[in-house]
Amino acid sequence: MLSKKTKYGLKALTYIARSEGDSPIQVAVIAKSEQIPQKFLESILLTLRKSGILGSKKGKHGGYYLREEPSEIKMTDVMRVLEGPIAMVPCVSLNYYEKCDDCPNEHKCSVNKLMLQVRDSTLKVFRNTTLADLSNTNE
Amino acid sequence: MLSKKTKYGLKALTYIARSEGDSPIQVAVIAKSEQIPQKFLESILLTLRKSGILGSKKGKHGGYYLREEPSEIKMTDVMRVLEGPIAMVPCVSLNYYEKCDDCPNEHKCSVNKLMLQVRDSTLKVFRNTTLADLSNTNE
DNA sequence: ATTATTCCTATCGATTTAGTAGGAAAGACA
DNA sequence: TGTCTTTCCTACTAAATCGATAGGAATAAT
Repeated sequence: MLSKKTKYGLKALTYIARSEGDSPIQVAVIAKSEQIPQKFLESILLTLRKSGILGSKKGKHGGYYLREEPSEIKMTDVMRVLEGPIAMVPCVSLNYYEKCDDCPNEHKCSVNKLMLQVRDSTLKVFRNTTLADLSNTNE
Repeated sequence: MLSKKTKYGLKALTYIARSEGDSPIQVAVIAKSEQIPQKFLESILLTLRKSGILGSKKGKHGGYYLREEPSEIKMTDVMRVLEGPIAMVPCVSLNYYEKCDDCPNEHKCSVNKLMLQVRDSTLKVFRNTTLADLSNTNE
């Protein structure tokens, strides 16, 4: 299951991408429009900022803005920040690889074999999708 | 993340498929060979039996066996039993569809759009993979 | 100063995960 | 019949994760 955190994060990013003016968007505005608990959203946007996807401005007229064009923001990056590793099992993870304690031979492991395929196909989707694709209303 | 339950379940099914003799395989044997806590494995195999993937025989010389040929057992079915819905979000689930409370228009929802693609690509993998593929050591 | 906003830390209740415990029920075999 | 073996079932538990909430510090605009 997708966590609420990721769901809210994606919706917020989409909202910001669609609002593309010059001024930053405030958490309260997004929270209200997308029906997301504001305090929760605050912490999510903070994570996105720390990861470099969002920028922020404090104080009056502050808020969050995208650091790159929506078409440059790949879902691989967004998903890794929000949801963690894309692989369902550490032994097939590109960025967080870890050997299984039990598994004596990874290449003979049925779970490894299957999950490798799943990872590859999911990765293909995330690599080919940008925030611009998500924000595009028509389609 | 893949649950241990699913991981163990897949390993056990693979073990049984590879052992294809005429006599059922006992939980204790699988547990020892695959390093799975026996009581936990018991409950997993029970689930698989209730779902119709495995058959069982009680008492001495009892154990579990496959109800169909490994090449007939599709990962879509196995994964749904062990891990639950394949979709990461109920609003794109084929078997467990549910509308989001918040989402006024599903077709304009960025999360929906993305997760639909992920579901389709994952589904393609599971539909094209059978237990026979997993048990095949060479490849 | 005042007000608006992000930033940070801590806490909390509910749910899920990964088991464990104990024994009932059924079947094999002597 | 009695014993042993195996699945079957229910209930419990410790730990982790999730989805928040609370309260206020820091910063910026006016």
